[in-house]
Amino acid sequence: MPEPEKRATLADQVSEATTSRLSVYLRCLDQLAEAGVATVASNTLAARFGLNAAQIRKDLAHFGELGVRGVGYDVEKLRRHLREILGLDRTSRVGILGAGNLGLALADYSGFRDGFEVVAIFDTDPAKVGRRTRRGITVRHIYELRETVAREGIHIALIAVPATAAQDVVDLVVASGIKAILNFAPGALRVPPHVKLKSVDFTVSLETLSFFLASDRDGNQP
Amino acid sequence: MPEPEKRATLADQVSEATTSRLSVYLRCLDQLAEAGVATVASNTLAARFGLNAAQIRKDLAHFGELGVRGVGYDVEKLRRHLREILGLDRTSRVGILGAGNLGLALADYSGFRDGFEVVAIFDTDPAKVGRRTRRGITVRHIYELRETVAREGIHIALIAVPATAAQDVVDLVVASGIKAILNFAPGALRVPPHVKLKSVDFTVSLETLSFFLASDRDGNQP
DNA sequence: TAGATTGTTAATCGATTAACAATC
DNA sequence: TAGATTGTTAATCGATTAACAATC
Repeated sequence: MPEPEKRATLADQVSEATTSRLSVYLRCLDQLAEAGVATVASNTLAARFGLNAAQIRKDLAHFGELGVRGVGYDVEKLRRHLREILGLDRTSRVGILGAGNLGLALADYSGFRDGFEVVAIFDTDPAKVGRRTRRGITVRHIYELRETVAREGIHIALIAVPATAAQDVVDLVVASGIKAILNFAPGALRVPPHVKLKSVDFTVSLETLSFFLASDRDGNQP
Repeated sequence: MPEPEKRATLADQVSEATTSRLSVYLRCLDQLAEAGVATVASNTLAARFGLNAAQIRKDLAHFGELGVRGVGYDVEKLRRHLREILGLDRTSRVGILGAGNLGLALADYSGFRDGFEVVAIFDTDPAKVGRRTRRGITVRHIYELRETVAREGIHIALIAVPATAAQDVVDLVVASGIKAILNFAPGALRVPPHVKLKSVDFTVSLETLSFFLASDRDGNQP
């Protein structure tokens, strides 16, 4: 079947750097709301959280006139806007691939925003299939993936399998119709262009730290 | 006591972007070595792994003349060099803060390179202190942090506590003398300038995915 | 109206990529 | 020597920051 004609979406016009800052802004605003602040200027926000005021204004301006000149941004209104922009006003249903330590940790993770709900977890190990997480989600065999994705309306897959299995699992995830993947396995993965893949590779981050320790230790020019 | 005079280290001259690519290059070279390839040109490496040849050469050139003109890079020699540059020729001893799902997942994680060894895990929950991970590491109370860091020679801390506790825990970690921190908790953390902090905030990544799903769904200009 | 702060345009900065002289 | 490929300089690109006109 032919891909539907791809319209120009907001996501095409907004850089990845901007997008991830939107999440950060929302978290800052949550704190301000908690503290009872009603209105905030980009300057204040920047000073308070170590950001750049011009960047905040530019990032937000992508999405319309969200502030009021001479006044600033209404905290509650901006929070609502950001939640809507980030798609947090609807619940994204999440499936986890891999019921090892990491997969189970993610399934029980309590730090997810409203807007995300873990609804399924998959593995291939017969010893794991059928078990339940602490939250009461039953581990399914990955051969039930396609059907479960359709039935449960899963939007996002979290890849928590060993690096050696990751590409195969991602291929199955893509085949099941999922269009957004967050990968925790180290190494590069290939996905078709209509699928959005983000990777959080902490092994690379760890080796970056190791580099800093090493060059600190030696502390000399090349 | 006064901080020792800070010399200009390699880390000051090399961008973070370059540093994390070094890890990626090493992984690619591991694959080539596995496949029995002895020598590789930047062009070949780039084509094979979807990288840019000029960037590879520039990144590597920071660390001396690692290749041979007209020939390319000796795979084994470059691997050794990269391991040394990244500090993977010595073992970095790792302590984990937080013995919840994520902390235990990290403690049992099998994907760490040689060069990293998890030697301790800490929590404040009396119900957790004294238990052992599958790998046999005993969970210690965080009030033993300082002493354990000194005794075990811990170089790197992984923060796997809830966001609300993260800043307090990081302060203790810094006070214990650790200079490299990898943070898994969402939100910004403050550390003194001599400490290197990296954060892998998967909640921001997840919200970025949510944004793409949302703008895909709507698919219209602002 | 005067003061404040936005949205936006222009200037700066840094990182990526291309080009090429050096050299194996 | 001729061909290949590096290390490095120059050109391009994009992102960040500064400046300011619009406007509340």
